[in-house]
Amino acid sequence: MAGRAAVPEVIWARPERTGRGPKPAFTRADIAAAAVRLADAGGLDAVSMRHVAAELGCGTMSLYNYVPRKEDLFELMVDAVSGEHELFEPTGDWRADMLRNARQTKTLMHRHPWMVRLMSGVYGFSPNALRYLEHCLACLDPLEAAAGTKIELVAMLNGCVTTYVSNELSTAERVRSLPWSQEQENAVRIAYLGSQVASGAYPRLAASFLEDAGPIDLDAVFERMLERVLDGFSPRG
Amino acid sequence: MAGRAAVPEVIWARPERTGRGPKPAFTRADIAAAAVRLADAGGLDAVSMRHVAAELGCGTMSLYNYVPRKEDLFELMVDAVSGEHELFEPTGDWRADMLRNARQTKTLMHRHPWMVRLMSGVYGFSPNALRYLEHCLACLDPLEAAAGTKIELVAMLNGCVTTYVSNELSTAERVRSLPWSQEQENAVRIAYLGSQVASGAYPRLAASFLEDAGPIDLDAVFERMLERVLDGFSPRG
DNA sequence: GCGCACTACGTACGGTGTACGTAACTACGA
DNA sequence: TCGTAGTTACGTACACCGTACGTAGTGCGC
Repeated sequence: MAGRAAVPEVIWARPERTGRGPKPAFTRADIAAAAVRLADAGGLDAVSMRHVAAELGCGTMSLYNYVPRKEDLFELMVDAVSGEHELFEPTGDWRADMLRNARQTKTLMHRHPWMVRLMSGVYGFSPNALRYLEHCLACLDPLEAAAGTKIELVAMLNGCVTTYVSNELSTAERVRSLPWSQEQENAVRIAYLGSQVASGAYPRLAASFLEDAGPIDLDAVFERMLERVLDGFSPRG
Repeated sequence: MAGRAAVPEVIWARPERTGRGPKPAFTRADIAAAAVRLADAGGLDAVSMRHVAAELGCGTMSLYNYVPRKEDLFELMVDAVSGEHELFEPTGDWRADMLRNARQTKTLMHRHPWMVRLMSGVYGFSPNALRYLEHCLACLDPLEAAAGTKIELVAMLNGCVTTYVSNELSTAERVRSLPWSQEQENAVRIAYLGSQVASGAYPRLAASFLEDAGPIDLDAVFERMLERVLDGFSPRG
């Protein structure tokens, strides 16, 4: 035996308990909850194997019995917050239902700002993610379209929501580890942007700044985006 | 003086050269090119301050004269590849022009797969990013819409392209540091997905798998997505 | 009851970002 | 013209990271 060949693994395919030996001190849910707690409190960078282990009250390396790689820990986290989706009874109005789903996703990402960074990694399909996908498909039953099209709709809607929130929170998550506040960071960036626009090198951009003088209504931008996505899938649209 | 207060900084606002002292051995372009070279060859994880310095042939800490934080290095990289956009003369057909832009973005992200991970961080607006935005606005001159709407269009299109490529490459970038191949990883994930779908817990998802038996035409999915986004902004759409 | 698979976890290694100190150098103010 | 202040260059050092590996204890299946 020249050492077991390295073989890929999906954490969800590995049984949580295998009958033999002492029974585990924690469940996957415990671990995910601890990691989510840390991330909520201190940002994604606060989620290290050592910290999570400490939060659980066990040795660092004991964590590796449950989670073979840190990536798998992230997968647990994504699944845990995917489970926070409220899977309501479809009403028969697919547009309204999907709007509700999308708004829920946004709320959820505001509650867990670090999610956008993990979502862009697309960690396979965890159980709760599959449940949510199935729920969306149920909401889309009234829509007469091919199954593939419906999945494209869900993917595009989720993608747009993620991108939107990512833009919204761009600095918020990043600035945590920095020695200055988000307001300061934003102020500096906006000042630079203003100076560039004022330089005259970007006339159309400058014109756009002059045109929309007032503060931007982010909620309205979000809602418009949703409508546009759904429009793209509405019959005779 | 009790030490300078920490103050945020945008790397683009800091002058590349300040007349005093010996002249720098490298330009920002040199540094960005070195980092991009490393990332192209070995993935984003190969971009460490030490590696970039070695690639340039200087001491690690010398890099910090040019780039105060690693984040700024990323910003340089994003700017460098943003500059790879071909800024063609607008044709007057805004839809065709924007399609061309979007396809170019996709090509560009295929050439630099690590970009998707950086894009989701939204590193402010670098010079080349602003140039590209201005170019898009020029392409949109024929479109009769408010300036804000046009910017929403560009943001949404870019976001969708990024999300799409991110899904497309989800494993490709991640798997680099792992001891197994992308094919193996994909096979295992698909096997798990299949087993879950076959479990009967996700009837609609299962039905969708049965319906689209053949392999998915990714290019067609991409083109459909673009059309849908543009439809959402076309007059009397 | 034996043995094996599992849990638990300490130690250690190679990597990371970067704070800090020192030495050489150059352009500006006097 | 010359000092000196502001740069560049870079070695050392620190705290932290993910995790390979080894060892000890535990409890189920045979």
